[in-house]
Amino acid sequence: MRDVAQLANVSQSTVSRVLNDSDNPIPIGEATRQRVLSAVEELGYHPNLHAGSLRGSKTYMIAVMIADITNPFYHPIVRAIQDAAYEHRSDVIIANSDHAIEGEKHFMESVIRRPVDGIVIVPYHLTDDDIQELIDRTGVMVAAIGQHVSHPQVDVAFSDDEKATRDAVGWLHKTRGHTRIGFVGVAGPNQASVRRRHAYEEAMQRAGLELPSGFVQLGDWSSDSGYRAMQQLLDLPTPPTAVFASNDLMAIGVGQAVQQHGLRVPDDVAIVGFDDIPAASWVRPRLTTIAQSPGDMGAHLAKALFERIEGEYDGPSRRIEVPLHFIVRESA
Amino acid sequence: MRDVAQLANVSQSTVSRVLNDSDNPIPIGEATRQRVLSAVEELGYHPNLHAGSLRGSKTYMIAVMIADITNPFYHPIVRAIQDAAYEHRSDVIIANSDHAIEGEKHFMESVIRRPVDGIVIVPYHLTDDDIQELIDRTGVMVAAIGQHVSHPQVDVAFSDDEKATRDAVGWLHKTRGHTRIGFVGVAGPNQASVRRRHAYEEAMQRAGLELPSGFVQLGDWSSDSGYRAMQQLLDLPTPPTAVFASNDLMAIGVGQAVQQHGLRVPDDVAIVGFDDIPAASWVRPRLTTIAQSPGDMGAHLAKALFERIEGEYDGPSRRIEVPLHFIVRESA
DNA sequence: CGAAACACAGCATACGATTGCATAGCACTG
DNA sequence: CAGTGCTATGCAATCGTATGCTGTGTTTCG
Repeated sequence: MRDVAQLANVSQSTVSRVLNDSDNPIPIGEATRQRVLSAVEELGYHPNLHAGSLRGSKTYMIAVMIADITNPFYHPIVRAIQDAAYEHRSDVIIANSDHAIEGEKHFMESVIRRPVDGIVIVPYHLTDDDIQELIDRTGVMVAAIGQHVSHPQVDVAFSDDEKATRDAVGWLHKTRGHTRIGFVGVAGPNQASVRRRHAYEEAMQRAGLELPSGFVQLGDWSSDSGYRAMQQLLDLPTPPTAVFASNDLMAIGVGQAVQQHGLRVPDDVAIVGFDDIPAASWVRPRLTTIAQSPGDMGAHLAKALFERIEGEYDGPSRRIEVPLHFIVRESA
Repeated sequence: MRDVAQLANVSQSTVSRVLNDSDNPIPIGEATRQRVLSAVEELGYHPNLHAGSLRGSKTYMIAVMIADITNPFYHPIVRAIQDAAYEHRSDVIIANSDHAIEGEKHFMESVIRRPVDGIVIVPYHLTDDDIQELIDRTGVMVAAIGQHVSHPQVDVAFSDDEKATRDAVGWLHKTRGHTRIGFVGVAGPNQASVRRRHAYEEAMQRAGLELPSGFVQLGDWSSDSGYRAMQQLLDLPTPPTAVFASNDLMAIGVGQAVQQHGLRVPDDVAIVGFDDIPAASWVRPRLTTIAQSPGDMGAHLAKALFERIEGEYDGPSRRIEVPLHFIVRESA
């Protein structure tokens, strides 16, 4: 910038003012502006964003915390955020928590060390208090995915996965006539898995169905873990005739295990998943599942986040409910 | 940091020196060190990385440019890089180029504006000259995936996809007896797709097979485009009995189209893909494909990159060939 | 015993930008 | 012609950290 100033025969502050002309209380002569601009052009000057960040303006960076970039459910979310960030000339840092509290804490520390304009998180363990601490220490804007987040300054996108789970389990019973319905969920105290498990148990109870021991198996959201969970279920003296899996990845693993055992889907075992990732309609039989709209969530959240960052909105938390759709295909 | 200094009754520079004790030419008294450390603890101080970056030390950020985070092929790469970055206490910026030259250029500008320690790129259009310019202007360390990159200071991971393609097409002919073999590739002048197409044509020629017009269809790496490409092929007066697709996503689309037409894989149409993404063994029939090891590529490249960043290696380009494996499943 | 060597710690500056304040030129007014 | 109000520009401080250099007090050694 100094070089540009010298070449254009002006002071460095003038160059700065020409470059961010948008919100400038001080006018600049047209001739000077042109001189500066062509000097910038000639030198191929690009401002150093780190310096600007230091000085206190925006950082033009947002950070995203998801569980695992390998899980297809997050791709539309991430992509939507990246696209919005691109519009706002910002870069996106992506971190994986691996569903672990250590991972989520580590992300928090990253954000403290490296200030960013905003973050989008998909927390499984972080509490409102943690978020509060983060905001206090950094002033960062926060948007989150997950029903359980209810911080007054955090915009949230969520869906009613409990109801959807209950409905799906109920549908397996009422419409498809299943009475022995198993559940493949996820271990640990994280919110989403606990919620879906409760919903399953509630639905079973409402339907007046028994819940034999061993009908609830826990994995870790991966297809492999779904495969193993289904093996457990099939080893039972009287295995279930239908299985609800907490996400599509595990549902796919369930399907693999069923076919591996020489059984047929949905005749011997019906399967319902959750998410509707692309692979849900690639597998055969295609997966009956509860479709989320992660792309919409990401887009809404990114929009809300940037509104706060740009100072266009400063009010209380906005909660955006994204509807869920039950999609009946061939697996149940 | 000033606060810490005040609390510990030392100067700010002393605090700085205590914090990066590793490479310090100046010794610090043990008592002072402890005092500083406990002050840091008490105040919960975390250094501001932007300031450090400005001052000229490392930025602790690396940037990754891939085509599309939505494409499963990149996930193991990204994940491996993220894991390595985590080890080195660095954050990872991820940008999508969408296979477009504008996207790749835009990424270059991002890196100029926001200095990072290193970048990993999967370029389809960027030339060695572009990379040279980037290095000249920023001094950033570069690692790349792709056979066609041959810059003297850039570590490269690549595989011999031409040979693998030729072998696979040859195998369809010799071992499976196909004579009408179609090809689903990708439009545009980007390196990978051109290479695979040439390899296909060469293999057909070597095998003495005809190459009827229309046997080469072009998509955009997505499964939808593979679906459409296959529709074109099936509309031909005498459609191919086997199809080689440039990646698994398109191969899956091809399979969908075949089944949609009431035909059977592999009896009516055999399919070979490229990549071996997880979904390749989820679809039925499971995909015969050429397995890349993107996780290995990412890990190798990240290791090489951080060696350069940490100054442990300063020599010429290292070219790491990652072997390809032909995996025969049921689709061909 | 005097001087050199050493172990510590602080001062001041630089990194590359933004921005409040001062100032110079100039036209206009009374 | 002095005073006033603009417009257009420069000066200098600042953000948080790293580091070369300087300045002490204490050893070590010839």
